[in-house]
Amino acid sequence: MIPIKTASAWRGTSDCRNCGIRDMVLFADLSEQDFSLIHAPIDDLEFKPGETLYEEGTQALGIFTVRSGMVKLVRVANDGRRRIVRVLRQGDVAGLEALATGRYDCEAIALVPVSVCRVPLEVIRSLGGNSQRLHSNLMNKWQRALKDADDWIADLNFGSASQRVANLLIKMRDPINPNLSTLFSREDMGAMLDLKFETVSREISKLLKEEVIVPVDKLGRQYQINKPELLIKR
Amino acid sequence: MIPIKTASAWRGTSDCRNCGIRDMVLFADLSEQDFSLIHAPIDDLEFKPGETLYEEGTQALGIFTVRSGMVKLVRVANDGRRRIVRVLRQGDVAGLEALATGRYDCEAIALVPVSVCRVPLEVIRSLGGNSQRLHSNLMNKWQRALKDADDWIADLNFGSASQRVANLLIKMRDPINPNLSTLFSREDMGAMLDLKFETVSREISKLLKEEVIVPVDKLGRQYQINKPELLIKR
DNA sequence: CGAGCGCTTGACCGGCGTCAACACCCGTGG
DNA sequence: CCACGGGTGTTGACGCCGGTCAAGCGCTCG
Repeated sequence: MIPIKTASAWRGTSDCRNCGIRDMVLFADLSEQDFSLIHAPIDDLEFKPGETLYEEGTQALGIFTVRSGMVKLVRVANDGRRRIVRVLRQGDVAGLEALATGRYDCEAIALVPVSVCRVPLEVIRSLGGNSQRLHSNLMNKWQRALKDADDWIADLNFGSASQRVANLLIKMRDPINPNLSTLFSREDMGAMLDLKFETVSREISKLLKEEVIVPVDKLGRQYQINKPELLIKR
Repeated sequence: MIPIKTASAWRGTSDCRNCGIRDMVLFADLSEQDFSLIHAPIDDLEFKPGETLYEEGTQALGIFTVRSGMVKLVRVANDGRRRIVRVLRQGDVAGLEALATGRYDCEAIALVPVSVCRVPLEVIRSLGGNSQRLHSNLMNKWQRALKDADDWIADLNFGSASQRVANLLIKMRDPINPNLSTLFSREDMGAMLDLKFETVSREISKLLKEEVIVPVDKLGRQYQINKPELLIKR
């Protein structure tokens, strides 16, 4: 197991009452009375691209809320193939399954610089049975995770290579500026779409040639969507 | 909307205390006190193959526990393609998402004769905040649903046609007699594996020719697995 | 400036999709 | 009882999409 340098990643203990994205996290609309039941520290952590938040099958320390950045969830199939089953963004929760089993069902790796807060399992467990609000927030997070998983199958793993790449571009649009879309290494995109990285590269090139998208950086990670109607049509 | 003939499907009101599969359902290990909080009727329902349990986006009446049979969850993508995102079997729960949103995220259709019980949302909602046991049973059901969804991506939507068909055969093994496996129409299998039905048919034929599997019925729906090691190897 | 990595592009080939013909099962009606 | 027809499954021929292998480009960093 790769040791996670907690010391370097740790940024302090969260003050959840004053969280910048509190309206989208688990602790949205908790009362002062609810907060008084929290007896374990909630840590702020940062991870660099490629660093592992947690590994499949390991004992869980807590569940993670993504404050900024993106995290890939990687599943290793029985025959050793690695597959990216989902990408988490701001407000998404990683490791919910640990609430039920105490272990993580897949591996979580930062795709870009990531900042998260980690809530210990005991906190959720003791609050979950007592706070009606947290209970229903949890239901919402589960529902969103499951819907994302199903969306992923329905949208990104169906149809031709050009359809898949187009749908990934649509899925990865910036929520604030929807004609910006952030992509990943061609290798990662291949693991998301079940395509070889050369095929992904070819499809991107095709879209560039047709000026459907325009590169923003020189790394091939961010694109402006010029003709969204041509993306949906494929 | 296709009207569901509730009259013909309804088999009575459940007596959950004496449920035959109670050890695997939501109400496992509830106390008498918990049961006393249930004030709405829990219905037993049956569906014939092809009948719809509920449709995507409709107002939810309750969540369904599969008592016997199999149910496919179908997702319609934005461009109209239909994709089977999962298959539910005994003990699985359908429509959990309604707890969070009040609506169903996908369509549920019986693949074979199905018997389910339907628990009204109010029952879960009022119990969920009060019964520690139901709360944790719910977490388990969510976790299982999400894991199944991720498994589906990782196992059935990755690799060559023969790998996909082999993995479906493995996934659909009978829990009691693991060298029996139940399949579906070639069309449905195609929608599960993202293959055309002719390709599915060819792969099945190949396995029959190599005597890896042996047909049990004449309809091509049930097979005996003769050489499981050759399924895993592909 | 060179090493190294990731991305692009080309050439080639095999697997899967497409189209079509045919076999099989089962209902209905003569 | 068989004839017929529709639905589903199988099989073949062929072409194209995407995988494979390889060469070359461009960026970054030592």
